[in-house]
Amino acid sequence: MGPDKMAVQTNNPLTLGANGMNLEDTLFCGQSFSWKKVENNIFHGVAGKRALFAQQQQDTLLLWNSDGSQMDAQDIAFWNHYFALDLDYFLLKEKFSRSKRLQQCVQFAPGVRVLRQPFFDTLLCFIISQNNHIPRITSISQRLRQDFGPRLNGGEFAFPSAETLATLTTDDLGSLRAGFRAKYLIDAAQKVASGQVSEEEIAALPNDLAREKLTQIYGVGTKVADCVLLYSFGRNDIVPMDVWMKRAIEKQFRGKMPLAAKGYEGIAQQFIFCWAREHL
DNA sequence: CTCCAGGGGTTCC
DNA sequence: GGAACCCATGGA
Repeated sequence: MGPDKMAVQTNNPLTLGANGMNLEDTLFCGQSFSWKKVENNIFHGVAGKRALFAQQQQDTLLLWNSDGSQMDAQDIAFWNHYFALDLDYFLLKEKFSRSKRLQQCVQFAPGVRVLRQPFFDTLLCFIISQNNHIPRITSISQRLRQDFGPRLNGGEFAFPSAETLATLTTDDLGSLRAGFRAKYLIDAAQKVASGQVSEEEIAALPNDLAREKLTQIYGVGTKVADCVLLYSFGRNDIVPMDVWMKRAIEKQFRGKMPLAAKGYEGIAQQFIFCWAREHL
């Protein structure tokens, strides 16, 4: 049973201050591929072993565990971290607005937030993302969860663990229709399962060494590594992404990130990305 | 039919 | 370092 067939729980939600976040813009701006809209203003998503219904009312987020269980303290900490609600985006956007061009991007999608998603899920999704487009990234990652991931209490499927995926072959992954990316997924799983690539180690490394570690995985280059460092580890100062440099920044920003974004280039890029998809 | 989608590996120079 | 070319797939 999938979330679209489940009764949406609407009693006793956890409420969090949205701090200016726009939930829908944030979930569907191309940084996460595990969410879908189930009703007009209700979204369902999976992150790690958690499945969630989420709704926004004005500047408040309403969150429900999709299996109907009560949110505990760990859940609350998890979702605060996930939605990056600890960051002062009002201050950031004010800084960004010192650049006229960047201000234009911020004003186009002021509610976009850079999420902090679980490490292995993020790694898998951005391996899938290479030379691919968002609808297909979403469908491949969904098949990866449903075909090989553990079933959660609410009926959804989480991403498979590295240990599970490491035992499979590219033939096993045929149902994903992931093409040449299948062998990359398996190598990532094997290197994470063996400990050659570990979340804890990467978390302790500076950007350049963390990137070097991630690119040891077959099929992970600087672009995918930077996406993982930004969208999972919240390395907001990570340097721009290759394809992005080619497509947008060199056209509109002449190859330079605005000085106003120093230290927060990753967040700035997310604003730029949203703007560029509509304007380029 | 062709072209492309938020790349990376390989193989040159 | 950088450029050319290949990689598999499905949608437009």
